[in-house]
Amino acid sequence: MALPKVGSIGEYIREQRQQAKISLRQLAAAAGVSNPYLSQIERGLRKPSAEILNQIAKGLHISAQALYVQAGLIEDRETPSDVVTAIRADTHLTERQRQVLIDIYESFRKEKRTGDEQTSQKAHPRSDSVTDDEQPMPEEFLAALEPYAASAGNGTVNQETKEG
Amino acid sequence: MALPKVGSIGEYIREQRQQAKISLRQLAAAAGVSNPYLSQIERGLRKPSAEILNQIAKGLHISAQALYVQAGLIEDRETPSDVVTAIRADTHLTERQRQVLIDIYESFRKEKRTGDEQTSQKAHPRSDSVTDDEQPMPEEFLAALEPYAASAGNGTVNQETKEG
DNA sequence: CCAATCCGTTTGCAATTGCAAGCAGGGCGA
DNA sequence: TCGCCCTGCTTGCAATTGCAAACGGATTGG
Repeated sequence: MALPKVGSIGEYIREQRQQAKISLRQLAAAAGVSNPYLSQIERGLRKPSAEILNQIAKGLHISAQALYVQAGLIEDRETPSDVVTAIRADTHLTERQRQVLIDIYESFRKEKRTGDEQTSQKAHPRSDSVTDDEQPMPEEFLAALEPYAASAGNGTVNQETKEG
Repeated sequence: MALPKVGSIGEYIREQRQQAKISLRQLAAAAGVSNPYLSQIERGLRKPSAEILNQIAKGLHISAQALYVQAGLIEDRETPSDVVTAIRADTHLTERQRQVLIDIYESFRKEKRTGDEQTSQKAHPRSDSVTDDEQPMPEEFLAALEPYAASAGNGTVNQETKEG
């Protein structure tokens, strides 16, 4: 099913190329692909592989992501700044870990809405009169966590955000 | 040319699949590709197109970007997906919730490192000796979680957080 | 003991990618 | 008029993708 969808990516490439005011052959050379092939790509007759797309992106000096989104290879909502997306995109986590994190996150989100949809409410369950309706986050929660977190309830959030 | 890392994309897919505890055929079906082809991809005998990669990402419930980065098709600088940053930026969470999420996340990261050396850059021969039971993770963990998570540890993680 | 099923892999084959070579035509100088 | 260099496009052809079918090996069970 090589379909019209592919056409849009070609149009996009052609637009970008013309906007950069370079010829088809120039871009082909810069991207390291043959000119006829690039011609066919731009007209939607061929469906370039990811590698070719990457090279073209480099030749155009644009983000590869922009091309992938245009090609429909990345959901545009995969753009970062979303917790769930960030978790999904983290290559260091296992599937299970991802699932747990997402579940916890979503439960947090739901938690605020349970009861009433009081907006602009600080939504701090941490009053002292809560008994069973709102769990006070968690001694037991963190207790169960401790075997996993070196410094779970420990104020310090750990500063090791990067590693070599 | 360029990146010899392309071979690692197969390893990465296989790792993710095994961590998700699904068979090759299951993933193949979920991703909509044939099982033999997936087998060859995982062993680095074939270089899948972007479209196939995208489908596999969906089948694995991971971000397509994560795969592209692994495949060397996107510079990792292009993916600012930082879980901690995303959590901190989420205005819907309480301070406490943020703290818990971050702690859990970092405990996961630490956990991973305690036995395995970060990204599988090296060819790890028969690392099966580690017996993927890895960590106790589950029951007590999720049990403590249940008051908060509506559907945290329901045996099936069949959560349809589909984003398409 | 053999059938049923699962697992991952190997084997041919149709369809596609991607390229080298050649084609049509526009502008410019001699 | 020709030649020259540029533009993009069409045409075969080798190499590759991606799949259906079949294969060897563990389990399981009737």
